[in-house]
Amino acid sequence: MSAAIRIIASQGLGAATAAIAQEAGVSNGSLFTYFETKADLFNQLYLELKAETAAAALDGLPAGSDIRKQTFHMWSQWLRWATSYPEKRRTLAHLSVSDDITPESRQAGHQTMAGIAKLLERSRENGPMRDVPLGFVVALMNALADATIDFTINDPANAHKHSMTAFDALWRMLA
Amino acid sequence: MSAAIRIIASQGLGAATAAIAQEAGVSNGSLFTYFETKADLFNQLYLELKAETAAAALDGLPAGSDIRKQTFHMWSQWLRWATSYPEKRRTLAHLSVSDDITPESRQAGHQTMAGIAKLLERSRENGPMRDVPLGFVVALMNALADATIDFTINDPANAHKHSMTAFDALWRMLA
Amino acid sequence: MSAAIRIIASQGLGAATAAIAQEAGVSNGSLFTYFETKADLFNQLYLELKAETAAAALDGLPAGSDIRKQTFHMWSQWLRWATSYPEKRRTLAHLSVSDDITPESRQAGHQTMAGIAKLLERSRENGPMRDVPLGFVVALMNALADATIDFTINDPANAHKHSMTAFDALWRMLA
Amino acid sequence: MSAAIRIIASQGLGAATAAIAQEAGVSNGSLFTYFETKADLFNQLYLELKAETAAAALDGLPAGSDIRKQTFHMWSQWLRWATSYPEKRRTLAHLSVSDDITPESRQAGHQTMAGIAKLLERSRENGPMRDVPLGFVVALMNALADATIDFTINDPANAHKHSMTAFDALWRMLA
DNA sequence: CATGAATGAGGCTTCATTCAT
DNA sequence: CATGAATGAAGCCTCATTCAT
Repeated sequence: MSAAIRIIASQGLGAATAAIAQEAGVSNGSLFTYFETKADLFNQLYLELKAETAAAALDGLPAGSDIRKQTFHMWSQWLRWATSYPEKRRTLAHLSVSDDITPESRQAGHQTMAGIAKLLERSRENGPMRDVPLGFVVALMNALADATIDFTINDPANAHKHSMTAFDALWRMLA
Repeated sequence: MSAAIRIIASQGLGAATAAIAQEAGVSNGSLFTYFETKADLFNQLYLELKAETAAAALDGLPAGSDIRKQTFHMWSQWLRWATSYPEKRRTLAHLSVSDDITPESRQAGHQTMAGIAKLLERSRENGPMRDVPLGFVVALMNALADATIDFTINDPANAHKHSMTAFDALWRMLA
Repeated sequence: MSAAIRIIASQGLGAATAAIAQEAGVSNGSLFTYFETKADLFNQLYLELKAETAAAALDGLPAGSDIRKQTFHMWSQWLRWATSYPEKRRTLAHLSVSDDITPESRQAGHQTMAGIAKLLERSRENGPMRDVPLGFVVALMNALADATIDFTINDPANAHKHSMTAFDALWRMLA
Repeated sequence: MSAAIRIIASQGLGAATAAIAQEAGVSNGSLFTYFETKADLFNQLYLELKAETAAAALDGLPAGSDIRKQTFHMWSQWLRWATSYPEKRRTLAHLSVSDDITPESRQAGHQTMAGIAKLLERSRENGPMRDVPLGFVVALMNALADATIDFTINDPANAHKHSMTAFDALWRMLA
């Protein structure tokens, strides 16, 4: 899996399965002992990375703090994770737009973000987006996070500043 | 070109050049009379669609109105275009993440959005994002627009409502 | 024709007919007004170059001189021509090994060298090769000439010396 | 490899890789398991045939005999090999003029003939070509051998006679 | 007679997947 | 369970040749 992350990050989804196997130090045939199909590998990888993203974002959540602090913590963790593991983030970005990811996987991927969604639910509950479908709110936050990460990757020196800027913007949207 | 849009929208960038040629009603070889390379076709298509998006967004801009109205007009037009031509939008989305699009094309694509950027510039000039790099602001708006379009495509009945919801959110971010 | 020489010399027989047409300053289609086929062009070119080689070799032949002087003159002229027009010589070399050259063309090409063969006939008439089939003698001389030209092209500074060396060797063979 | 020899001998270097694979009884894809590229196959084949030629020419060299006898042995063996394996000879002839053969391969091919060059070195050491660059002498001998082989292939009944004739000529050149 | 767009067969190469060892 | 050679379908692109203008 980690071999796949490295290869996909650098070569994209068109990377040969043989290249992934080689990076993993196994024979090309062995890869298919663990994954029925290249698409199967993609789906498993997608779920793993989704889960890791979510776990990272929620890691060490200050349960006692107010909702803004909690959400900001989540936001910061997320961005830190994405910029700390650019290959994972890049690979996940590739996978997210692939036709090989099944609707089931996407569905499961969204489940993974339930914890994050819950934070948003509380964040917006008294704000102007209180009546907007939660899925839409999540999608908008996701989009802001992705854009911020992309921008930060090209200007890592100001990672913290960009993170704050975008979070403030998010909060104005929500609350 | 329009054949390519249809095919790429339905089959993705992995579509065979032969399929595009067939859809266009010409022989596979003929395609290479017009485009040196599959990647060349992608780049030209990317620029065309980028330009069309921008043109649609700025079409009929009410020059005399206040900045919020102008920006809202732009936003509405953009979303209308994207939902009216889902294939173009889908194809542009595919192209935007392709490794075949050269940095030059991306650069040119950004130029295309100069008019939109100018509106944002004025929108945020007295707001909380007044000191944020304009490129970042553009990226955030772009992300919101894309997410809104995606959401709308799955729920077209509420297109207008989603558009307003997202615009209000954008405006809270900016002004 | 001269365009074909330049193109074939630099790109080999695999050169596209379109490239030849372009070099000649005509449209690709026009080429086929003059030559039925690419192979037809090759055959005509082959004959032209063969004829030019022979003509060059026999140009200014000192009819009154003894046979050694005449043969040496022919030899020198041949080598001078080949090194003066390396593209023609290179193209002829390519054509000579092509499967597109018909047996008829080869036959005709040999006819072209009748004058040279006649010189050889007289050169060897009292020598050790007096009973060898003339075709064989011609082939051997041809081989020596080609090898000398190749060697000279890589060391043009000593063109004259190599020419003399090889002619002396030829003469020892023949007379 | 032997399949390639047969196919190239009959169809030239333009032969499809698929044809070679079929002749070898493997799938077209398999060919590329063994050779990265068609050009790679050509280069390996070139080296193999060059080596085989040289080995055949020097096989059973009568080390104790005088230099003329040794050289004649080499010459005879060479011609015997070439006329015994006309396909190999034809293929090598094709390859020798191909642009796909790298300078490295040509260099290596020349190395292969070091043993033959050594014989020539000794053959000419007291003769009229004693001061000629050895590379030139080798080239001339090569040319004579090739021409003799070509002539012999069209008149195999007199193979021995042609071989003797040409060797005598060679010897007059050298010694 | 010139033009150059159109044709479509054919070539080289890649790669996911299989399977005998 | 690991291996890695074998498979063959599929894709991109080239190019000699044709033909309507």
